[in-house]
Formats: sequence, C-alpha cells, structure tokens
Amino acid sequence: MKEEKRTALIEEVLGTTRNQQQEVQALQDTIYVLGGKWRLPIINSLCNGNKRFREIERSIPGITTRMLSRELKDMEANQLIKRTVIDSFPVVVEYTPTDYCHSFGDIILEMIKWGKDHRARLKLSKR
Amino acid sequence: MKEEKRTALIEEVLGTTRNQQQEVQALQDTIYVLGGKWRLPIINSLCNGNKRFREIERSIPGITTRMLSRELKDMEANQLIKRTVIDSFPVVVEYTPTDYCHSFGDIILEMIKWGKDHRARLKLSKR
DNA sequence: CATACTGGTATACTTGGTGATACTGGTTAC
DNA sequence: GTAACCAGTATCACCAAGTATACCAGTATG
Repeated sequence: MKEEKRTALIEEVLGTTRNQQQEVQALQDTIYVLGGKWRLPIINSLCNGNKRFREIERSIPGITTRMLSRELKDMEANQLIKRTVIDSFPVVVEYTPTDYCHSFGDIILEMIKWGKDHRARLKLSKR
Repeated sequence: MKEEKRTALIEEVLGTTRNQQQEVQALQDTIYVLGGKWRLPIINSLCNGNKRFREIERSIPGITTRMLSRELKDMEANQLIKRTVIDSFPVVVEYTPTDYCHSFGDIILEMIKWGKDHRARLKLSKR
C-alpha cells in the first residue's frame, strides 16, 4: 500500500476528511447563496439603512436599475428582504432586510475589513 | 429644499456618506478579488494542507481539471499561491498558499460558519 | 499486460449574468 | 412648462465563466 493511500485511509477513519468535506460543502453553499457581484453590496446597503429603490441604487457604484430590480425581486422571493408599499401620497416603496439577511453581517464585515487592508497594502507598496 | 436632500447634505458634511462609500468600495474590491465560484474553495483547500493538483481537485466537489488549472495559474500570477516543482523522481508539483492567501482566512471561516448554520436551519424547518 | 494514477493541455460548446439603452406613468421643483 | 425625480420594466446583445470530453507522456500497481 502506498504511503499516500494509507494517509488517506487514516484520515477517513479519524474523520479529518469528513470534516473537510463538510466545510467545503458549507463554503460552497454560502458562495451559491451570495452568488454574483451585487448580492452583498445590496445587503450591505439595506443594513446601512437605505430603504428606497433609488437610494439603494445610488449607494452602489456601478449597479444598473435592471440588476438592482432583478436582485431585489429574487431576494424578496428568498425571504432575504421585505418589500413594503406604503399607501401614502404619492405611493412609496420600502425595502427592509429580514433577520435572515442580517445573518450575513459578519461575512460582510470581514470582507470590508479585507478590502480596506488591501487598499492600505497597495498604498504602502506604491511608496 | 426637500427633506431628503437636506438629510443627504447633512450626512455628507458629517462624513457618514463618505464612510459608507468607502465601505462599499472595500466590499466590492474584495468581491472582485474573490470573483468566481472556485477561488475561495481552492484557497480553503490549500490552507487545509492540500498541495498536489489531483489532491486539490478531489477536495473540491464539482470542479473540473480545466477550471482548477486556470485558477491556479491565475492565482500564481497574483501572488496568492506558490507553485513548486520538486525535482524528485518522479517529478512532483506542489502548490502552497502565500501569506497573502492566508489573509482570507477570516472571510472563509465566517462563510463556513454561515453555511453550516444555514444547513442546520434547513433541517429544523423540514421537521 | 492492463489498469489507474499524475499533472496537466486542447477543443468545442453553452449559458446566464451583465451592460447599454430606452421607455413608462406619475410627481414635484423651479 | 419643462426639467428632474420616483419606481421600476423592456429589449437587445455580449462575452467571460463555466461544462464536457478527450487527450498526452510518464509512472506505479497487481
């Protein structure tokens, strides 16, 4: 028996492999749910208190009306946000994050942190 | 002057808006660097100690040889990983993460956590 | 000898995410 | 009255990301 295969067997028996598989699964699930360029920025914007369509749109550089519309619809269908039509005059539409949506908070925080560090690194290396 | 515009102006003067803009920037930067389905799973696999091409391939469900090959090349060009050819007999190729690569650790951790919670939630709601 | 492994490359194909642009019907500010 | 705002929808088209499949030369296993 080859050394590699023995190692593999031992790992399987001890459960290391299974844990790893579980983690890759979890990671891929999350990536799937967060798929695309716009999900996280939209969630972030909502969590920052933006509620109105154009308000959200303005808060995300590069997004088009079309993409925002599509994503919001999709996210509403997936219980990530709530769409409320306020029967005032004129009618106002508000989007609010659900609790489920807030559960992405830590991921977003870490990604913002990474992005900021990244910028800092680039500035340093330019000097 | 409309109430909304006043609020916007006040926010801009006080800096809230600028901070938000900075954060969206950072977030979008990170999303860009991590772009695609495979980056994070590959980084995760490498950080878990997988070094060999087929080893990494096996550790990521669904990835094809082609995508792995492309991503590894790209990541090497971007200093995320190091490719080492070990001059043994037969020749062996090893991929190892750089420090830079390790800086994604926290993001990955949070995403794995989310994915696991997500599965747990689904199981609960099925009962 | 056959089979399966290693570290990939080559070719052909598809698809959906995204961009660009325009439009609607109503409201409000100047 | 006209210009700009609101909350979107419609249509067209592109292309990078991804899939599928086969292939290579070499090595180890039984």
